[in-house]
Amino acid sequence: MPPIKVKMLETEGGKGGAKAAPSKRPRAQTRIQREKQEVILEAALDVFSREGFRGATIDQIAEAAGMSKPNLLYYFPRKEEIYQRLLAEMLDIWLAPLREIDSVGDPVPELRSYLRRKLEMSRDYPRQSRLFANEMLQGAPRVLDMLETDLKALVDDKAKVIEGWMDAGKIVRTDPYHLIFSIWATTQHYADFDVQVRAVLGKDRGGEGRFEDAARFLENLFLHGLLPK
Amino acid sequence: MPPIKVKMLETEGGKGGAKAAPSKRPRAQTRIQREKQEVILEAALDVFSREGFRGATIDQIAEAAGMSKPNLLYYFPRKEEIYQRLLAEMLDIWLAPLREIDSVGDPVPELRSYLRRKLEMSRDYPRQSRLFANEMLQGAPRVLDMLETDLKALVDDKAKVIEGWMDAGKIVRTDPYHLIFSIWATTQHYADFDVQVRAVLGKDRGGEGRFEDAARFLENLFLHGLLPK
DNA sequence: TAACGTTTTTTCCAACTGGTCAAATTTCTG
DNA sequence: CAGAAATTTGACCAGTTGGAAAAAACGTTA
Repeated sequence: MPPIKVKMLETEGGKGGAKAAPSKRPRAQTRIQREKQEVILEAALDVFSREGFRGATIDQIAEAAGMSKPNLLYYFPRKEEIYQRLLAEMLDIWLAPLREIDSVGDPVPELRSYLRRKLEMSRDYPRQSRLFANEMLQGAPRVLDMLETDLKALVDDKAKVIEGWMDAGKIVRTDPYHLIFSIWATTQHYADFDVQVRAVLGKDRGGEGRFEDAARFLENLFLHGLLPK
Repeated sequence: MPPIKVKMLETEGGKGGAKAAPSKRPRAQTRIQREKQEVILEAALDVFSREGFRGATIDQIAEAAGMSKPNLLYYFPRKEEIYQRLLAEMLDIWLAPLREIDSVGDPVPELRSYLRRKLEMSRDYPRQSRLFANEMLQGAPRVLDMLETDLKALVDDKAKVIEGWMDAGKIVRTDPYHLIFSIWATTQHYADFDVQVRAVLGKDRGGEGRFEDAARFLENLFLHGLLPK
């Protein structure tokens, strides 16, 4: 499956955005270019994931990246471009766990591992999750196309896998789409609503252990539900 | 329980914000005042829930409300005030279902009804849900206090109720906090990630029926899980 | 070290932002 | 209807925003 593309306004070749150098052909990236771009993307992820696209300013990002605004604009000539890069990067890693769900595997280890992976992403990449959540809240203006095509196709495919498990009597017959939604929702909640989770758990239980508690709970919930057998 | 208060910068009496009229005592609200404030709050909910506090502009809100910016500022002299009003209003209705969980009731109807109510709120008040989600993504700067006090107290209380059900052997022993989180997550998902849900379900299944499907699915998930008995 | 490409800084700009103010207009009340 | 109060408008302002331009500083290599 090809990497997911976000609607780009103008792609302008892979040159990375340095606007000087109208030389014949695009030079290879400098060490400084690679490093600074990395620093900028890191800082931008911080700001965009908190404030959303409109709420974030280049000044904030530049300050977080420890450079001046024009200097930042030397590496990424548009605010939009930084955002798109982060979004595309994000979608790719974010959907990897779903792609890995295997049609030949057994449902219990497959679902368990999917849950675990998704939860680990919430723990290890919370800002990416919030960036995506922000985009969703805004109505997904930049990714709606790909949701309706790539994502839908992927989910359709995995829903079939799940239906296969049902046919084989390995799991209860239920709606595979809403099953996937509920896995997304429960796991991403620990990234997107992290403040709330920690506030409610309080000082004592709000440490990193919360992810293990969540993993244990979710596994039980999805496999057995709440009613005693 | 008293209605939840959001940290106000300066409350300036309940006078509603009309800045003229330095008469002796605050007059009662005009019909026009009530109506226009309603229109403004409605429009502001639209904009804030999409763009977040920083991303939203008074101009956008004014246009959505069909009035000029200075006219809007006549009713709500600060952008911040509109936002706080919406947030406080929201928290109140949003937590009502949780408050209603009854300690004497049986877990099955209680949880079922809680799920249903929360899902109905996502269906009927999606913008409020997104407003709240936006605030969370930003780190809850305006409601963190109340999350750590009021909300935590409420959840602590309901967690005890749930533990009582476990002690009575009526539901499986599990973590009540993560149970509540998972109910929040799964139900609010249908408001906050509505675009995604509809995109994935596609034209045919994306109609209003999705809420009934979700209700059915969630009820089964929470009660029985996925494994056949 | 001279020349050249790369990186950074300084200065600047037009559009937008939240908000003010006084004047004009509309609505209410006696 | 007259007067007062409430509402709306238009002009304005200072600060912020995304971004452009050019010059200065830096690094590399012949």
